[in-house]
Amino acid sequence: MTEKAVARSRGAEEAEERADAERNRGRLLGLLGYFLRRADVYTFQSFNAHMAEDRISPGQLGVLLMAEANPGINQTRLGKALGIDRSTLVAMIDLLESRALVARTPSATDRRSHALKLTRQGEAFLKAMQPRLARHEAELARNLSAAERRLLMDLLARIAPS
Amino acid sequence: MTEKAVARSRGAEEAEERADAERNRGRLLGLLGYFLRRADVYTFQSFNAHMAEDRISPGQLGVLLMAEANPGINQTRLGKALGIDRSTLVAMIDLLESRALVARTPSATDRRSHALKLTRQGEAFLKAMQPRLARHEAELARNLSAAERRLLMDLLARIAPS
DNA sequence: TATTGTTATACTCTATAACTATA
DNA sequence: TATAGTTATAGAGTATAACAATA
Repeated sequence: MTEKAVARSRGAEEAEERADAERNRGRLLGLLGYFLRRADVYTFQSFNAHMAEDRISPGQLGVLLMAEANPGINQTRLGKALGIDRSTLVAMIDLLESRALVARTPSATDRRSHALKLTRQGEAFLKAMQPRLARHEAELARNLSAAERRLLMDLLARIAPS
Repeated sequence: MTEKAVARSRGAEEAEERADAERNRGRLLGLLGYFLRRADVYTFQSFNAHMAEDRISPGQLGVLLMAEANPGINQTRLGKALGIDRSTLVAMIDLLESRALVARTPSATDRRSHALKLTRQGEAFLKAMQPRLARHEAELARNLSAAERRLLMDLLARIAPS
């Protein structure tokens, strides 16, 4: 390394230091809401990166998993469980139904509502995307032990009501 | 309570149980991403409820706090620190500037960039909204001890890279 | 009267690509 | 050539209000 290169390198380091100084996060580092938002944005991006070939959003996966766990549930109840307005749910389910992953079947007891069910293809879809979902989850928890991951989920559950 | 009232109450309980059964969250309860998203949605709603009179979004507050901690920072660097694209930042800063909370001042060293600074009114704004921000943060942490809150922030920081 | 699904509509947040003025 | 700010534009995601069918 020539003296000039060293000087240039020194200059670059100082610029880095200055950049670091200019990235002081100040009071943000005392705000729980800030860390939550950062973690959620990261999670959303990781989800999309890992699940790209599945062409599904986190919300859509939520609908599929709710239909799997609650066969016959209606749209309003499913929306309440996930915190999604029922008007928002219509297009989401339209899309899942167009891919034949869920079916709107007639309710036996209430002709206003649809009984949602995962189709065979929906089951196959969940099975096929499982390894990618696992890799996404593993990336989120890459710096956490199993116990820490469980602890984090418990702490988060205490922020959002049930 | 009459027998009829008891019967009605029993019926209501059973309906509740049925509703609960139909709200089985299934595999969602094993997904860290699910808890993160729920907590973040709750946080966003709490923020808006508590800060309504301040007419500010979480992202805008982030910009103000970064300008406070890094007087003279430019837009691109601020955006990178918060994970916001610089094109997105333009309208956010336009809005904050129209309320005279931040100022775009000429950079001494680079005429392409703006040196962002919190104005006096921006400082006053941060001071005035402080109690409401504190109440919002207190609501988030309402079920957490101080140690648990700190722990949660540490765990979240390990998900999103600094 | 109330509720389910639906539609129309609008608002927020965000990113990509291309432009301009500087470096 | 590369970078800072900007604009135009588009895509998600979401909510509110109102309507028809049904309870």
